[in-house]
Amino acid sequence: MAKWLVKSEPSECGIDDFVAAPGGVIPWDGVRNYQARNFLARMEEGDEVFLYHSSCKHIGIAGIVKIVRSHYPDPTQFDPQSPYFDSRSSAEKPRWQAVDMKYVCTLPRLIPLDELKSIPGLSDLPLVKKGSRLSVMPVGEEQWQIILHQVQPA
DNA sequence: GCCAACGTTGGC
DNA sequence: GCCAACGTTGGC
Repeated sequence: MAKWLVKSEPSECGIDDFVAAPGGVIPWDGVRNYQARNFLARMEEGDEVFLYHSSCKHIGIAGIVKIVRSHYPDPTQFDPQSPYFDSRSSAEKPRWQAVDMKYVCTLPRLIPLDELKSIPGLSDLPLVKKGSRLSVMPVGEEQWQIILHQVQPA
């Protein structure tokens, strides 16, 4: 089962929004980057995902969610009222995908970006690379375990 | 609020 | 197909 990481501004959708959502489920839509979309499309039901808080006071990994519905056409691309509307998309040829994610847990402590950057085993993670804007990325099993261990320092 | 880094667009 | 211009991301 694959592991992932997604970025989000907590003012838009943070781990607390998952806690408050009906059934803990939130559709992950509005992704408008091809590389990120391609990763979204590879997510499968049951895959676990780190939720990263960006552009806020406490930047870092805040919790874990999981995929409860794999990719389907992102409805916001068809909605002229939506900021994510894309006139180049059609029902026959949808350009963008969404998945549904469900709350799993809030980490006992948020793991800050600078801490993640300091761990040698994570140097390949796009998240810690300078200037990386990728908002959906795969996390290797080994990387996943390293991050989990980091929650409770020995 | 600033600005470096990035992805996308569009003219050629 | 190249690349300059532009808009956006996201840490600081």
